[in-house]
Amino acid sequence: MLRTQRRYTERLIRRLQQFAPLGAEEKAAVVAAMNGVRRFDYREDVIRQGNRTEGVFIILDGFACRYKMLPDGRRHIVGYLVPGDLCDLRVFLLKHMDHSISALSPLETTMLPPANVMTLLDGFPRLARALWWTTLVEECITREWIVNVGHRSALERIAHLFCEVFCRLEAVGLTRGSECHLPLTQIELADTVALSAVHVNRTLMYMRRKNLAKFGDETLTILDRDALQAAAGFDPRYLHLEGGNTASGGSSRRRRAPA
Amino acid sequence: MLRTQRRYTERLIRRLQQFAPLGAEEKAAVVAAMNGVRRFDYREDVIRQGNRTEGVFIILDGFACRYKMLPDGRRHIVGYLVPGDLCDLRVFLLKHMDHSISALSPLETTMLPPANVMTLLDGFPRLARALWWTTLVEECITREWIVNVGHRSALERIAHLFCEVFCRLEAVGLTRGSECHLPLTQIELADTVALSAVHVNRTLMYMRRKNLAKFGDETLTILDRDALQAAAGFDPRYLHLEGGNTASGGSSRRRRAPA
DNA sequence: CGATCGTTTGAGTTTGATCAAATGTGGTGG
DNA sequence: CCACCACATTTGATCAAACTCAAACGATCG
Repeated sequence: MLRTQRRYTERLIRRLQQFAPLGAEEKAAVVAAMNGVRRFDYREDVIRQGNRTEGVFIILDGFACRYKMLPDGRRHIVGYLVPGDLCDLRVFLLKHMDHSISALSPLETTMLPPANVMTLLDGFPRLARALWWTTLVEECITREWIVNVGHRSALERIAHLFCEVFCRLEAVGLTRGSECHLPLTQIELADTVALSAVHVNRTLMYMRRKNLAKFGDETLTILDRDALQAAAGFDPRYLHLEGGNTASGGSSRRRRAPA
Repeated sequence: MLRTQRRYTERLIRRLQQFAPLGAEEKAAVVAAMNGVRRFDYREDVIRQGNRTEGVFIILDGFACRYKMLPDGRRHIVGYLVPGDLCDLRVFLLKHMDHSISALSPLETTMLPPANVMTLLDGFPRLARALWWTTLVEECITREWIVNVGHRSALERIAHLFCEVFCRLEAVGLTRGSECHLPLTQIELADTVALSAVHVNRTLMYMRRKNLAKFGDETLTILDRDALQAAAGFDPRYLHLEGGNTASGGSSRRRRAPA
């Protein structure tokens, strides 16, 4: 159990280290603040719109999304949460959630009770800054998504999303070569890029034909990263992963041997 | 000068009090932390994409927007800043700005140097919570904007934006009856709701014909608030202004006599 | 073995974009 | 005062991207 937890925590740590290196003491403090593992099934809601906010939680394994329901019953996914992401360092300042969070795959999370969050933030300034940093990056991503659904074509939207997700997963070591696990259906994709599922399907087929990217079987394969980024108008700077990834390279530190 | 500053500060205070009442000492602390008034002309950039982040600033008077440029030169406005708003309590954690901020009208701002921000946050916990709260609300708005450009029709988009802006201005006392000052051109509107200026124009005319809202001469007039909210599918809860505004009422506390 | 869910394909429709031009409107300078 | 300019708004006509509806196909599962 403890071993498992440590393995999971690694992703969060790795993520935080994108901002600044952490000492052993700080890493230990994070692990200590965690509050057991809680599992969710695919499609289960982690937090539901309108409910009171409880505490901060961290995605250990699996994928989740933030979504909003429209009055007419349609759903819009407004953010993805990938392993290592944490959810709203200060949610407990808001009285209720204005959106829901739901599992896109079997999910393992851990809770940080507000008190523990406070202890972390107060006791470890460097860690605190790293945690705040992740929430800032999330904001940046959210803003980029406005542009994505607002001003980009179907191809650009999907390509841009793929580039982003791939970079984010790279940052926590969840890519293998040009592949990554991405447990989404075309319908869920459609709900996030604000297109119909039919149109998403056609666009995906087009991308495969053009050798840009391949998506199926819960797996995303980037066939030509440069071309895909060009097609998307993708500039990774908004992700603030200082490693860069301007072209084909991985994160600049601790690169794994290619598969 | 001091008197002017105090008058301006009132809007920020009023905004923060939406979260929780503040003591005289806290109010004074905010004023003390401010760093002189800085003015910007219409269309002048306050912060430019790619530049290093400097400190926190507060909108005292006038309107500003966050925007991103696309590779093809088009602009997408991803957020409005209205008087009383403050900009990114922790921007100095990010190395560079991934978007620009520009004045939509003559603008008066004040800077909080990072050191002063820290003093405020450390010395006045209740104030700190109120400040964090405003940044959380901004995040909520950003997420709602994704839904707006993604899943709503032209009419809904504009109607929704109008409802939102009106509520936000109400919260800082900048509405008079069903009117408010809103210095936007139809082109700027188009850039924020991701429609062509032509289509915005047609939609505005439609809204006037249908007696929903009227927009021109830098003035927004809500003709039928209930109908407008219904047309927009607007639910103000995401603004977290506890007063509510579910129907036609203003904020529940300290209501002014109607004009 | 149906049943369910996701993907694929086709045909017709709609929304909003684009292009083009006309119409205010406020400011500037002769 | 008028000519002129820049800019915003309005109107019309055409066009394309993406939607909707409908149906077939293929997995996976109890």
